[in-house]
Amino acid sequence: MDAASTPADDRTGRERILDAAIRRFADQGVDGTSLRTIAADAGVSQALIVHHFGSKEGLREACDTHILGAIRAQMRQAAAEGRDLDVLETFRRRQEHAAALPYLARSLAEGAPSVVALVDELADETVRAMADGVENGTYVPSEHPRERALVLLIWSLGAIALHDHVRRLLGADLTGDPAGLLPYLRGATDLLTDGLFSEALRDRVRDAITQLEQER
Amino acid sequence: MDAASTPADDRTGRERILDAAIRRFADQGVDGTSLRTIAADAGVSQALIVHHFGSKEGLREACDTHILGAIRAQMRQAAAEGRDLDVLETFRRRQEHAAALPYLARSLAEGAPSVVALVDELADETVRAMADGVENGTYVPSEHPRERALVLLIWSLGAIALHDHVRRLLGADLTGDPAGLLPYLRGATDLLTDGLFSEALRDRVRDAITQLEQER
DNA sequence: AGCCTAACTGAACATTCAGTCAGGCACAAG
DNA sequence: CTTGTGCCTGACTGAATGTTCAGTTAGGCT
Repeated sequence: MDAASTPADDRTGRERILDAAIRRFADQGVDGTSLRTIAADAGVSQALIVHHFGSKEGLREACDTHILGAIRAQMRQAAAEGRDLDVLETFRRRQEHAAALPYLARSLAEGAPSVVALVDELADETVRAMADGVENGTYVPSEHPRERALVLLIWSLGAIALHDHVRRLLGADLTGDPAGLLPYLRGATDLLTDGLFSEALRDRVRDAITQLEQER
Repeated sequence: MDAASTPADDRTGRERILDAAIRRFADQGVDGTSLRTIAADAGVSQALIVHHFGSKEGLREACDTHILGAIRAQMRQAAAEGRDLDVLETFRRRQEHAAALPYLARSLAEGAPSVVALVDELADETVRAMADGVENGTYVPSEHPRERALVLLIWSLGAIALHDHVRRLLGADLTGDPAGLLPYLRGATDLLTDGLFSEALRDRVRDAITQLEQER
């Protein structure tokens, strides 16, 4: 059925295909989605997909540049505006980009090659933004600022990649509007404001790490 | 080629099949692996796989119970011994379980149904262990202990799911021996000992959250 | 020896997939 | 009216996949 399109869908076939593909790729994966399914969703013949995008791989690349490009643009915009409160916040500009986060989650999970470049850019941007944040007193200083920034990015992206588990365990919707991620924010801010380790544990952890350093 | 097996591999066919399947499933995904490939790896006919496991799905279930069961057992053992330093540490008992973490990573990424039960158990265990830790002074108290524990678990599992990115960005190998994850530990302990938010930011964050709470 | 069972195989099977091909249809330009 | 020129389609192909099936081999038991 062409659930993706209203009865009178005057968008061009190419747009409907791209839309259906993004949705299917996001929740079934690329390998788990056939061109037939996408064609049916878009109310279009399978041959038209190949006509427009050359191949399934071509369609995948088109989806990647569409979605990942949009995310990239938002990241740059957020960076330019100097917003830096939460890495997640970079993405959560909702509306027509409703499909962006699930698509990103699936791309991360599949280890899609095109997502590597995006993650690398996010990494650079996060390291830079957090250095700024330390400088202007938003964040506390760190002995390992780069590692700290990257781990925080990994945690944020990892939570997105596991958003189904997050929803099940916490009842928080990481792909939806800000209000939906309240439970997640509670846990995250708890950890990021006061930390987790007590005074007693800090030394033990520090010792364990220096021991590891010497072992290598 | 039967790279998985030494020239004189006297293990039973069933074992070789299971071993090859776990390896292939872990790094190509279930859908991305054909029975023919597994059969070739194990030096066995394709029909033998079906003979032993009934179907590809049967083989998948066998792999799941094998690996996820092993992880489960280690978790229970760690819980019984009262170790609770790091959730990751629960898994890192290496040796013959070298394939466990990559397999878990792939299962998490694919959203395999059998991993849901395991994650739920890990969640219960984490919540419980962290409550203990607060009681005996290992961890600092929290306003939202459950959310905090679950977010920490999600972060840990998310990092495993994204271990390729972790390796690329941080040079840390989350699936290997403890020494390999040093850069990750540095960033993580930095965040978990001192937190991230400065005094100035705490109030802003707290305000933002209470505002979200009222909006709903 | 005869028998039974489990391990194992090669060949064939039906299905699904991405991709090809020849052509229809609408509409604008000459 | 004729000639394109995009957009689009149904019918088709070759390759790959999971599964079935008839049969072979080996070893233990009576």
